[in-house]
Amino acid sequence: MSIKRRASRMSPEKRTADILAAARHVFSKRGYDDLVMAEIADQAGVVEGSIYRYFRNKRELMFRMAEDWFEEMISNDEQTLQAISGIANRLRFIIHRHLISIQEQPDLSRLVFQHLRPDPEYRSSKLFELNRAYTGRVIQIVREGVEEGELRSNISAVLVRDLIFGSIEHRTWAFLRKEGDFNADELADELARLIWKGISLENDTGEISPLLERLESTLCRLEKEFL
Amino acid sequence: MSIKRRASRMSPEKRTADILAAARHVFSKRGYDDLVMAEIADQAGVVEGSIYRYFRNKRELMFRMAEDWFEEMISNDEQTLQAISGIANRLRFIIHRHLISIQEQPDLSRLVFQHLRPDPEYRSSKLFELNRAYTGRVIQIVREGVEEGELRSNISAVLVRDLIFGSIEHRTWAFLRKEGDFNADELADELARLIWKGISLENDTGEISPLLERLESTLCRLEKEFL
Amino acid sequence: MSIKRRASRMSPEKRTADILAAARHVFSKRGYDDLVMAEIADQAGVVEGSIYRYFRNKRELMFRMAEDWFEEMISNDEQTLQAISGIANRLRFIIHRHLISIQEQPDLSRLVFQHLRPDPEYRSSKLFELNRAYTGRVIQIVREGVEEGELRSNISAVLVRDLIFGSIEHRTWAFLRKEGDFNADELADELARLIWKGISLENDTGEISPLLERLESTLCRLEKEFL
Amino acid sequence: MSIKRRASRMSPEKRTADILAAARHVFSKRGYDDLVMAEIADQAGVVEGSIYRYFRNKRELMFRMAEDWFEEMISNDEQTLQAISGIANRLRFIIHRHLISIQEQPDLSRLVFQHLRPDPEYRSSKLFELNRAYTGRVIQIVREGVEEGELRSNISAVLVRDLIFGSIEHRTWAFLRKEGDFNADELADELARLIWKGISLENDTGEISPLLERLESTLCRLEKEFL
DNA sequence: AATGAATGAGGATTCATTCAT
DNA sequence: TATGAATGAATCCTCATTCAT
Repeated sequence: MSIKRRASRMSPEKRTADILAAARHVFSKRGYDDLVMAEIADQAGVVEGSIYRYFRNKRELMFRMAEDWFEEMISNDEQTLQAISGIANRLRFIIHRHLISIQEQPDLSRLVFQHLRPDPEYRSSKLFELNRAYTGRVIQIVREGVEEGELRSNISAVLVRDLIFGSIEHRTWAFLRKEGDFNADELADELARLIWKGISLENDTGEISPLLERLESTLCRLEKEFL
Repeated sequence: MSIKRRASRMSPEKRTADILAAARHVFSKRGYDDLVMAEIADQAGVVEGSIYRYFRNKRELMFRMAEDWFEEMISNDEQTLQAISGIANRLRFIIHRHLISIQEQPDLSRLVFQHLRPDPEYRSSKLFELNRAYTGRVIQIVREGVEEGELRSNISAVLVRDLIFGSIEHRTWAFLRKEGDFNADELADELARLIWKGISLENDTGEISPLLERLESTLCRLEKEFL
Repeated sequence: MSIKRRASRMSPEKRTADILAAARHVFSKRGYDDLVMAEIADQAGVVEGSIYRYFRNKRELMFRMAEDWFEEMISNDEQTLQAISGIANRLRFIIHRHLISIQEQPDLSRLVFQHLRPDPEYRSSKLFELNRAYTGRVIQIVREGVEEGELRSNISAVLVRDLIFGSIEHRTWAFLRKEGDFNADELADELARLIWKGISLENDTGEISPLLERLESTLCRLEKEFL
Repeated sequence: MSIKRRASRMSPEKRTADILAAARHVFSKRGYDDLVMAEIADQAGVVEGSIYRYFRNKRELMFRMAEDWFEEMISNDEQTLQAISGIANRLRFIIHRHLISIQEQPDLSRLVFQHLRPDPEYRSSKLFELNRAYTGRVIQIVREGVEEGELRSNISAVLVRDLIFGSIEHRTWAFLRKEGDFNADELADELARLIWKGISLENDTGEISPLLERLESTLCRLEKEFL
């Protein structure tokens, strides 16, 4: 009288993907703390035990969820990023995309920030490597910038990476707590500009320094006097 | 015939402090996940139920722990900070102190980053206000800097705050996972320099600036000579 | 709407005893493999969690059950044993009582034989000590017997203990599998006699050895011839 | 496109033997509680489902493992035992071999003692018959001894069997719990001597016997002299 | 005969919080 | 005010066995 029939045999890839999709679905509905394996299995149309054929445990499932997300993000941006020229533009693009990702996947963001990154096994996880690749693009760009003479040579690329991703995280926690939204465009602009200011060789453009102003006025007076 | 005598009556303040101290002690020994109310009670020399007379629940106790820590930190720095002059120096001091605090209290740091800040009640907590005050000192300093003409006027003080505390958090997660230490002095220098570069009005290349200064002094002499 | 009311506060000793009694009851009904904590709690009139206030875990509860049983057995026999004189009688009494105990508590017997004794923590358990005391009475008696000259002096008391308890266990497994009963009286007699034969100084009484027979008949012939 | 090729067809006997060998291998590595069918299949180079073509279930596999072991033991000893003469020697040999078997196969010993013998199907298993044959050799020998007049006629051969195998089991549990070793030679000697003492017609005190012998020889001389 | 994915029941344990004494 | 026994919900994971392919 069992209503549920034996789930048809399926390619492991498909089944894995199904479970991950189900997990993501349940996760976005319930959040981390109320995420129950039974519900994931239900949603995936399999039995609890079957999940454990594909994932060692709940933690691994969580990690895989995040890893897939990171792979998506990285591959999504790859082409566009190559099409963008100029250090400033490229950094601004990464910042903007990161903000968008957080905005679109607040649950996954929290999962990573709050649960996966603090995990003792994080360091040895694939997620760590993916995150390294994801954030490492900033390092890459900064180094290119230094080589091409656009950026100051004594810049720590790693620090720039931390500044970007750290400040974004710090700024978006209120949103992640569901306490309001943020404007990704504006924030990206603002942040990109400040970062750029801190690392580029260019002089301030928007304003003229007081020193220069004084120089100029003095020269003006001299000019008027003697010419 | 009970051997353990009834805990002597005590001023609520003292009792509260005792429990908080006990909680902090147990917490630093066990970490967040193994923090059990029973052990806190034990350590404080009271009974489980008694804790609930002084704290609504475990969450409140956790918050109070962090709040006390923040108050300590704020009051510890207050005097020194007032004695320091110069925007750059003041920011460097705050950065450095924050790094030291993380280094000395990794457990409390994690408590805040991982558990309290993501809490839905964080926003309405005293901890939120304290954190606001704590990180707000950066905003304060930046604004002073702008007023005093040392910093660019179109700087977002809030963003500077996020850059500083966010990047520090991002950088120190490995340490918080107990995967190694960091050098607070070096990191503070590096970060302070980069931030300063991003927000100050000064030019960055060490070579142009002295040239301008010489120009100015020459012009001054010429001015005095001929006018 | 909960039917079950909060269980009244009770002395720890009483509660412990209640739980142990409940466990024993459920155990004798279900056997080891189907012994569920929930049912024990139910039977004891408490909630599952309450059991864990009194017993660290299921294993400890099992051990306590057996320990209580051993204490009962030891104290039950103590007085009678002191009243019995004679090595043979005393050994026979112990053998008999042990058989009766197995007959009366086959479940507890199996619990000890099959589950507790093989447990890696058995050696450091109180049960081990009690068992030592329980079986040690044989060692005691044998040693007394040696001192009093009733037993051969080169007897290994420990081996006698193993012979007694080992053979009883070996013999009673069929009964423990519920495949029939045994006659404790007969078995005790038989075993006691054989053991006695093996350890006492007395000569065979029931039969005359062939050597002696031959001696006697020779002497008879000599007697007839010469007298 | 599967890399792993379909296990080549093989004679059922060979396959059965492979699986049994694999099971024994895994078992000696993992012990009873961690013995998983999947790992046995792996080790045997087949798939989980295939095991069930050759064995009804796990229990049957376990029984077959033990049965094979018993057959080995019985056939190993057979020839040697026939070559040994004298009741005492033969018993001593069996005792010694049994101790050696336990020493060499503690896991299999535990399997039988702890899991198979208590099993409700034990009685109707081949293992039961093999065990009967194995321990029955003692009964056989005792009966021969009685017939040949070496042993007391009122001896219960079955009880002797229980004494031997029971006491050995009782004595070796500490070893089976991996709490130290035992000396098979010494233990065999000790046990054989005590058993012998309990069942043989000979007197036991080392002093009286020579006296009787002297008596006899004197009488013999007298007899020859005068008759 | 072989495969191996799918099944699915089954249970000990934790611990924040309450409330009768 | 203090006590501390009682509460009880909540869930991950294992693994022998089956059966569609």
